[in-house]
Amino acid sequence: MSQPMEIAGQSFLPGQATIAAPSPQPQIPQACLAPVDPSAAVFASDIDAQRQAAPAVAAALAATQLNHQQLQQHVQPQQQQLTSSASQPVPAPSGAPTTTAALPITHELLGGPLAALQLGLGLGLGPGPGRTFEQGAAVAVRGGGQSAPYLHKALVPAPMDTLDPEAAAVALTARMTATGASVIFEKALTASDVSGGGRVVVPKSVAEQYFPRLDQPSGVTISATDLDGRSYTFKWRFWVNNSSRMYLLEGAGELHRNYGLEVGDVMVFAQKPDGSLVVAGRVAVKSDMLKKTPAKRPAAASAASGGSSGGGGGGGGQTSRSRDSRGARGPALRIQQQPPMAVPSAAAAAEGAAAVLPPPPPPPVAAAAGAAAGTTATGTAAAADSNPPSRGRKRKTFFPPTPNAADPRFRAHGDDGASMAILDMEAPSDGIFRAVVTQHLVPVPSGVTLARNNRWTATLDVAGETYQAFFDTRDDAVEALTAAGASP
DNA sequence: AGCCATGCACCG
DNA sequence: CGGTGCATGGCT
Repeated sequence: MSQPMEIAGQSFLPGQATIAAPSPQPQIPQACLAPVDPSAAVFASDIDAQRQAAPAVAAALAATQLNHQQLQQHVQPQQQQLTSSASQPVPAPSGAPTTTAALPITHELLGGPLAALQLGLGLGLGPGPGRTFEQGAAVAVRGGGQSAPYLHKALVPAPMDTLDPEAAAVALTARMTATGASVIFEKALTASDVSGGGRVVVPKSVAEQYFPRLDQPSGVTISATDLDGRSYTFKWRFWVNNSSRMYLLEGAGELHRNYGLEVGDVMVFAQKPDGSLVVAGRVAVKSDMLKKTPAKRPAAASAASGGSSGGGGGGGGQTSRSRDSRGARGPALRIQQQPPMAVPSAAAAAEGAAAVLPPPPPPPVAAAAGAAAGTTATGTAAAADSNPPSRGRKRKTFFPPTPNAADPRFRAHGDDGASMAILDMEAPSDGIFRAVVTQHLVPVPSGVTLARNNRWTATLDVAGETYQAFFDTRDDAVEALTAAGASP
């Protein structure tokens, strides 16, 4: 494998790490460059760093074995912009407060050429101070018979108005993923979610799977941040309905305003490895409507409200809470594993205690047992294996699946969430190294560790930049790391 | 049979 | 009178 290979029309020789073909100047309308997102700047610098001092990447490239045709197909169209932007000197952010990361974009992740072109766009809905574009890139290690890494870039300036909702949706997810957050679920806002003064109903299954366990109806306070660094404080609580619970996230009004969310639009919830909650919003897209229309005909029949029922009646007296909250799903996957993260439960139970962090995400490990995914939703996120039906032979997945309505993993759930969709893209064990750029953390040394969700994490340090990829097995992680030139 | 969107009574 | 908790009823 020492012959030159071609990527996006450019030849590469083993050992050469080149990211973008030097070519004519970009045709990016200056207008689009104006509001440069700090994260984009950070990213740009990453590119230079990689380009110059990324032996690991170079090595990876050398071993690359990719589908030229496919790559070209997707990358070519963006080459111009990619090139230009990548080389465009962007001042490194000095005091950028928030954590940012390069967009881990690969053509597979994108819906297609078009989507690829637009992906990376900073999402900015409504009046929100949106950015106009963002740049992203990813170093991916690809394996097959022999793990062969390849360097790929994706960067895409594009006017917001031309960004189609679908691409925007994907872009948003990608951005969240880029920050290390895993999308937990998305909620298509209903009339009451919007009008109810930021009182958003959260599907029970999701609530009990990803949010702090509640012991009292009064709930707890949880904080979150969006991709722009804005922070929010919500009240996480529940109502006793019938003999069950109805979960509410109160105080989302501000977020709705920031993103200009209206009925039908989607509120996205993600969680970072440290358990912190990340939220965002985006306009509705087709796939969101594939399910049910959030709008439901209110039966004119006003509630006969036969019972004044003594108003508040028992009030919260109930406390009917039965810790069985998990019974629903099949067997609580054996999660005994205790990730090296924040401790879960704990006394967070304390009501007003202003608990802040949601418990660590549950380990949506492949439901090998295939417990029929009992209850839809729940089963979903957890059961949906991160890979297509893997037959005995473990199957490495090197590319994240393309979010597509036809794919069950990206489909909204029937009974669980009418118009809600749960994405099973969290921390994909796809073997793709994603940049983890932090402002406060020092580069993490390369290595392989067992991360949450029973996934093996390969951490790669490239010129001070940290990249991580998840694998199903340790061997895969080690293999990838080795292939990238690092030592496990 | 459960879930959830919403109307509405009640509380402050 | 607005916000909040609850109960009802439409919908899987």
